[in-house]
Amino acid sequence: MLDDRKLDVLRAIVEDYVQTQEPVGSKALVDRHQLGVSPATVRNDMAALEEEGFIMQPHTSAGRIPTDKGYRLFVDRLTSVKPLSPAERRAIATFLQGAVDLDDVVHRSVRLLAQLTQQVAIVQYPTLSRSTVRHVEIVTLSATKVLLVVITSSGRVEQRVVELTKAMDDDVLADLRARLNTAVVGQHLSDAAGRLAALPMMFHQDDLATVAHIVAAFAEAVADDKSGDKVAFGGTANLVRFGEDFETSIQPLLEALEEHVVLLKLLGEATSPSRVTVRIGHEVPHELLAATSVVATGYGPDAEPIATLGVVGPTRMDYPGSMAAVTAVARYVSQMLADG
Amino acid sequence: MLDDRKLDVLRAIVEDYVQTQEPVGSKALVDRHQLGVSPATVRNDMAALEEEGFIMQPHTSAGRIPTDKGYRLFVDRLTSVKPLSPAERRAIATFLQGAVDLDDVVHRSVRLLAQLTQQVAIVQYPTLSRSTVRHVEIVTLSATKVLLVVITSSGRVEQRVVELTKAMDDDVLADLRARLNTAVVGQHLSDAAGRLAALPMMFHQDDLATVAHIVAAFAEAVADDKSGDKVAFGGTANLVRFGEDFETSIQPLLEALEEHVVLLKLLGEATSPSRVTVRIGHEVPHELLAATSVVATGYGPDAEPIATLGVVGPTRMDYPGSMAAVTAVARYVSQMLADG
DNA sequence: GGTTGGCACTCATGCAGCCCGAGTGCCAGA
DNA sequence: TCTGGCACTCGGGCTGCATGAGTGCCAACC
Repeated sequence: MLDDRKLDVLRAIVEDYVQTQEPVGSKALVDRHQLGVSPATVRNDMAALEEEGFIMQPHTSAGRIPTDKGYRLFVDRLTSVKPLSPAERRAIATFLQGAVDLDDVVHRSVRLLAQLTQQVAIVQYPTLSRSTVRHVEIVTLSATKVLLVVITSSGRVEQRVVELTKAMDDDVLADLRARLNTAVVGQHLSDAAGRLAALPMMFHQDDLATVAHIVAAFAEAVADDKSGDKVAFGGTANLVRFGEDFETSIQPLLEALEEHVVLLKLLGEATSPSRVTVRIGHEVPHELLAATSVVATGYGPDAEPIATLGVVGPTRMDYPGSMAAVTAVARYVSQMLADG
Repeated sequence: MLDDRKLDVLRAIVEDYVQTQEPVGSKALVDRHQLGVSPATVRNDMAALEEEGFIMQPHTSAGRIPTDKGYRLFVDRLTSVKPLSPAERRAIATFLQGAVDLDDVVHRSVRLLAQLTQQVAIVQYPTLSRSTVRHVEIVTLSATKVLLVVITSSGRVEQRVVELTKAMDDDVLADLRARLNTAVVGQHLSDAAGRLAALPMMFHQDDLATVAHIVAAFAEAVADDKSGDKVAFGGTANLVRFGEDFETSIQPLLEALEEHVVLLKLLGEATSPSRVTVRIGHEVPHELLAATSVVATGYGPDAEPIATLGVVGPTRMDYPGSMAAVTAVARYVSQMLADG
């Protein structure tokens, strides 16, 4: 049904359309690619491809543009991921090198991805549930107020102000801090809260309620609900590339970007850093983003995905390039996290 | 030269144009406002206003639109700031109430401002230089690596990974932590580094270099350079209101928003929370944003500004409303910071 | 049977010409 | 100083038309 030449024609159509943003006709195709056949033959192939739903005509007297299904086939048929140029690899390394903390890593990654792909970049912070506790600190703010600080292995810092029902001695707090740390350091945050059930019992009757209160605040801070999942994005200026119909395609995307819940849904589940997920047009889990594609992959130290990063752009985007950039950045970020 | 009626006419033009986005003619003006005179009279006034450069005609057979100078006069003549409705005040209070930490406060403020004003909101994090140290923590990561964590009075947490040239005893580190804290807690971050010059001397010869190294990392983390100034923004979807010429007006703004340096320049120096700064069109310190206005004010506990927040939108914007929203949000945020 | 050249057909795009009406400036009169 | 009237301007929308890119189909060719 679809012989090699038809696939070649589809590939050529996708490449030309991505580059020119204009419907591509049979003549232009044979001019720009060495297909070895005449426009008439290409037309026949095009008719077949259209029959199968891989391409379509915006109007009768125009060239063809790929459908979502066409892009899908194109992406699936990509045999090898286009490697980045040495210059690009070097750019990634130097750009990420100077990062001083997690926030910095995330923001630099966003800018880097946006610049490499010329699209909108999204980077999720390491999920709490897949991180381990590195340190817990209790800082006294006033007689009846303390600040609870949790530092995770991935570099995230969560903090909560806790109002105490009654003042506590400094040495009791010090004791609590020590016990908290021995109980949860090294534990996954999803397990940590459970390990603390017995902790209050170890304290004097008078302090029990207050200790329980602090422990509860800790549990709440590291709770594995989605609200703890943070995301950053950037490169919105690249939306020019989306085309001119601002209201129908750009505004919905800008709105989606500001809804963390939607963003997280767009990124999807964290996959292995070596596998990149591509969602095209209607495959994207959001009704208003039907003209949008998402290229994403997981990242994390030790090839263990703890979060996702990727880019989002028009369905008419450079998939090979985006996939290469996304995987490369994910690899570097993973490495940085592994190094601490 | 400019009698009261002419000012009334200018005010009416600004109000109508902000609302309709279309040049306003003399007839429409007298229809929509009780000016008590005929269109012909208004035309004469308009001619005078145009003579003075407060309004202009986009083309000969069109109505008038305000110039930057016209908006400036309009804003300067605002006698009283329009108070927010009780519903809006309640919305602000409840929206900000549930914030758990500084990040949360900042992001909620951004969303709130964006929603209230229907424009792009910008909130600067409390500047390090104007905050004081609340606590310094040293967390051991490995034998030769520690994590330095600085918690400030405003809730910001700065962290740096420090590679040690030689392993250090836990009790030496504990000693260092204690001495660090007594030396800098309560100090302004801008002064803190200076207080540490003598600190390394207190340690054993062998540890001196390493301690100096850690102290240097501390100094670097709280350094008063602009790189430490963080900003958050949101409400970019409201850019629809900007008009349709994406490339000339929206893209430059999106680019500016992603440049922290530019953003900080837009916000300007933190003013007293009770005074709101309005920059109109060419007054904005950025060549490409000549069709943009910024409404900003400072915030901070104890009426002491430690950072700035505001909105940016088209020169054709609802100044009274924006000014009211900005000041109200700044007041609430200030209060939250004061409460801890 | 697959491929090719030819040909008639479709239709978006751009351009020229036209009308319409909102809005103005000016002037004479109240 | 204000007002009504009037001639004038000019952008925007509409129509009609020519253009050309691109197609589908068919007969001929390899």
